[in-house]
Amino acid sequence: MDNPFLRKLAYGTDLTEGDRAFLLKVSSGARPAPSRTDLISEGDKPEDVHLVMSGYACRYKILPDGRRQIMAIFVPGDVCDLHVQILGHMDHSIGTLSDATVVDIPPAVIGELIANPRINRGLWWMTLVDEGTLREWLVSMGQRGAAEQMAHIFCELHLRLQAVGLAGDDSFDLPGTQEDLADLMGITPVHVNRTLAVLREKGLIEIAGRRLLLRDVERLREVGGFDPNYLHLQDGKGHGRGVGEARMIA
Amino acid sequence: MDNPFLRKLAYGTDLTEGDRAFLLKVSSGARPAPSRTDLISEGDKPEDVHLVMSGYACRYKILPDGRRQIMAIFVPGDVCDLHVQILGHMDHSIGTLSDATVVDIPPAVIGELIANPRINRGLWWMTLVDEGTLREWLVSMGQRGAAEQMAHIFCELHLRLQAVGLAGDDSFDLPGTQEDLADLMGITPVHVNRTLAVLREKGLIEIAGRRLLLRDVERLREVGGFDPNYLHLQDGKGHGRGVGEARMIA
DNA sequence: CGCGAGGTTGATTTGTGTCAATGCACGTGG
DNA sequence: CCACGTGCATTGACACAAATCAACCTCGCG
Repeated sequence: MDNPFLRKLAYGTDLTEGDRAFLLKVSSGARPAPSRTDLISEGDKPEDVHLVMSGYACRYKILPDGRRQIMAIFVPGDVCDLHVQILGHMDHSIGTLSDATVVDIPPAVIGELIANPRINRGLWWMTLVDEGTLREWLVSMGQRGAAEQMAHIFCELHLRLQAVGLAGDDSFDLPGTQEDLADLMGITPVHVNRTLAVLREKGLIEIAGRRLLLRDVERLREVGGFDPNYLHLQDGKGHGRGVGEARMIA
Repeated sequence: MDNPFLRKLAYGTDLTEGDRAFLLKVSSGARPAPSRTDLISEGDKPEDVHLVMSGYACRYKILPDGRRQIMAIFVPGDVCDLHVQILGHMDHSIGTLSDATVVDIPPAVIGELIANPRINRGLWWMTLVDEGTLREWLVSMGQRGAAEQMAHIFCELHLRLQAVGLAGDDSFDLPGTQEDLADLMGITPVHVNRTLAVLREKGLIEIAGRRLLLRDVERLREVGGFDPNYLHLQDGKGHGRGVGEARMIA
């Protein structure tokens, strides 16, 4: 089962064979999206929902003076903007960081997906995890120094990519350039470079082209103060109390 | 109509008289919550949803070494954690910043609320605006200097409080102390103080006790690069395309 | 072969953190 | 009613992390 969408969803819900078949159909027919293109831009009216099937994308905002802040990284299996149809316009953009393939899911299909209680629960879980991730990034930007923050991001990406089978035990492909990393961390490209050097000198990471090697995951987590809690990869299914199965649909 | 919950919801949806009556009933019977107490703590199983009816609260996380990051400010009318029941445990805490009154909404009532399509739409709108706000904060922390960030926050709070009738044309009550502001902005209390002084010297603000006076809202917005876009106070109702009214419920 | 995007490194400046002392208002108890 | 304590705000001197500016390097590719 190499479908990242199915794989990810399965962390948040239990799926039947029928669900799986349906999801496979929905997530088939991905189109290629070249590197550095917008899937949707600030100000646009939200239409289709985007599902990344390969490559990397990101959510970002550009300030009037040209500064860019990346607010989320999307890896294969991630849904970009499930619920924004409620708002009249996008208050940010979503674009690719590498060559990617994406599925454009029309509103009608979204309707079918959330009409299925198990799938709906999974989508909810994904949404809440995205929110938790955003919060954790805020903590990183507010409280952690550059090296800590970088270590934290690397740990997070490692885990998220492993969850969809796209990372080795100790390595994965970096999303984008050092400049992208800079806009993501809220620091300068120059400082990204120096911070990478620090982690390398400490024996925590190594870089071979686009590939990041984690030489010591344990110590990297310590440095970043990384607690995988917020990714909720353990407790997604059924442990939550809540509004009851019948109402969970709504 | 001085019910902040109703007032806020009305920005995101159209309500019937019946809806209003129901919402009034739900949001009645608020209990007092003293300053500096948690409504729910990290690690807890989510139970009731919290609705702030007066005073200020915040979403925050404490790091192992004691640093605190505030990730959201809740003003009257805000719902704190509408959907977390899906997750098994809280990955952050929510606590008051001042004496406040809150309504604890049990899961069953939440179910009734989201069973009503108009109310459901309003709650969705609130959720999406919260997310947008969180993203904007990330931009602030990543890209804006202390003075810009502070100006931005003040503009945001001013608008959000005006929306529920709790701010004057040019003033509102600050949430918490300078230390709270520091944990919110990701800087030191000392630096908060100095930054306040800068804004004061520029003739942009004035402080009288807990009360913040905006001496020049226009220039304050320029300094902060504030664009109220992300609060979606204009385009909440009906402009959004989407999954269709019937499906919007789900 | 030469060009350009991305990466690397150094010198210097600037913003923010740190540490520490002082001030101020308020509430409490003697 | 005053003395004191406590929490918060303010100010100064200094340290440090990150930004800035600028040069140079390296590789893949046309």
